[in-house]
Amino acid sequence: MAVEETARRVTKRRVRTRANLLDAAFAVFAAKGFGRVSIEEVCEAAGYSRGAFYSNFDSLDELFFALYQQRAELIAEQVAGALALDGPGLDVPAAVDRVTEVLLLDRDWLLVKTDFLVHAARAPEVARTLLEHRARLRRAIADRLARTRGEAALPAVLVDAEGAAHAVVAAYDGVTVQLLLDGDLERARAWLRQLLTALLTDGSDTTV
Amino acid sequence: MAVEETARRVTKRRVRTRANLLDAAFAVFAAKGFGRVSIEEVCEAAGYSRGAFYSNFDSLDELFFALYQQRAELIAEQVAGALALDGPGLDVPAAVDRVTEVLLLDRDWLLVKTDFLVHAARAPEVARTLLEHRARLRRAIADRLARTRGEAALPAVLVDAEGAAHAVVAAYDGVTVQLLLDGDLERARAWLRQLLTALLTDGSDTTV
DNA sequence: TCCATTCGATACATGAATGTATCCGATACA
DNA sequence: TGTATCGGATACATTCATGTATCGAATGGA
Repeated sequence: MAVEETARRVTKRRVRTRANLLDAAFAVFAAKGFGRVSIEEVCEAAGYSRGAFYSNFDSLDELFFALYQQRAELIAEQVAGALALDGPGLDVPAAVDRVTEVLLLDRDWLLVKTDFLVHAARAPEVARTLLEHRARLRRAIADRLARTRGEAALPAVLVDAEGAAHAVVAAYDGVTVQLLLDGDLERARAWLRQLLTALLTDGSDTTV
Repeated sequence: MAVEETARRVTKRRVRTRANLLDAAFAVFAAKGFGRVSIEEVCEAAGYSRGAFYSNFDSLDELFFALYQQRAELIAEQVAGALALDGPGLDVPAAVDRVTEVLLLDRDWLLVKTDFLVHAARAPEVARTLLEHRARLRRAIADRLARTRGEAALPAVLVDAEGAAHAVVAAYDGVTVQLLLDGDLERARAWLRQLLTALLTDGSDTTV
C-alpha cells in the first residue's frame, strides 16, 4: 500500500476505489495475463485515472499480490465449507463432488492464480505466502480425512492423511493445467473427481 | 521466422546465431520470466545486437515458441528413451524412477514451460501445439502400459491405460507446481515417484 | 581469389509506460 | 455549514522498448 507515514484517515470513497481497481484488475489480468497488462489498462477498465492507482498502490506487483490474497481467502473459505458440510461420517464421493465444484469454479481464477504462481516461482518471499496458503489447504483436507476414517482405507503408498492431502492438491494442480489448455470445465471436473476417487479409495470402499 | 519470400541461402553463421539466441533466451526467460524480458536483454545475453534478432525472428513471441518446440522435442525423446529401456516385461518401479528423473531434470525448464503454459492458455492456436505435445506423451505412456501388463492391475477408477496415462501427466503437473514454489528438486522427485506408484499399482503388485 | 549475397551492427524515429508534481473537487468532522 | 484534510485527475518529464533503414563485414560459390 502507498505511504504508511502517520495513520491517515481513510475515506469510504477510498475503499470503494481500491475495491474497484482490484475487481477491474482481476478481469484484465484474466484476459491478457499479468505480464501483458499496464497500469493504465487497469485504471481504464476501472474507470479511474492513474492518479487513483498511485494513490492506492505502489506498483502493479503490489496490486497483484493484494488481488491474489483477496481471492485466495475467498476460495479457502469455500473449500472449508465444502469439507465441513456433512456429519461426522465422511461420504467420500459427496465430499469429492463438492470440493471439485469449488476448486474448479471458473477458469478466470485459475488463469490469474497460475500467473501468480509463475510470478511467485521467481520471488521467494512471494512464494512463501503461496506455500502457506497451500499448506493451510492441505491441513484442512488432512484433518477432515484423519478425523473421519481409518487410515487403513487409504492406499498404503500415500502413507498418511497428510500424504493424501498432498496428493489431492497435486491432482488439483494437474487437472488445472489441462483445463487451462482445453478450456473444458466440465471435463476437468469429471476428471478431477475420478482422480481424487482413485487416490482416496483403496478399491471398493467409498463410504465410512 | 523473418521473411519467407524466396528460398534464401542460409549461412552456417546464421544457424549458429539462431542457436545462440535461443540458448540465451532460455537462460533469460528462466531467470526473469517471459513477461519481464525485453528483446534487448536476450540479445545482450547472447552477445548480439538487436539487428541479429530481427534478422532471425519477427517477435519475442515467435522466439519463445521456437524455444519451447526445441526443448519440448528434446524432453520427449528422453521420455521415450526412459520408457523403452527394459525388455518386454515392464518393471514399474524402475520405469517410474527413470521417467521421474527425466521429467524433473531441472527447474529452469519447468519455469520456462510454465511460462509457456500461461502464454498458451490465452492463445488457442498456441494451446493446440501444447495439447498435441501432451497427447503424444500420454500415448507413449499408454502404449507402454497397455503392451506390457494386464489392465486389471490398474486401479479400476482409471478405466484403462489411456486413463492411467492421463493421471500420470496430471501427477507430473501437480508435482511441478510444488517444485516451482519450494525449489526442492529431490523432494519433488521422491514425491512424484510415490504418486505414480500409488496411481499405477493396485496394492501389492509392482512387477510383471 | 573475386564477387554476389547474406548477416548482423549501428543509428534513428517513434510510441508506450512510468512516476511525479500540482491542483481542484469531495469528504468527514467540528 | 465551514474548514481542514484527503482522493483522484491532469499535465509533464523521462525512461525504455520497439521497429526500421542503412551500412560494412563475413560468407560461400564460381
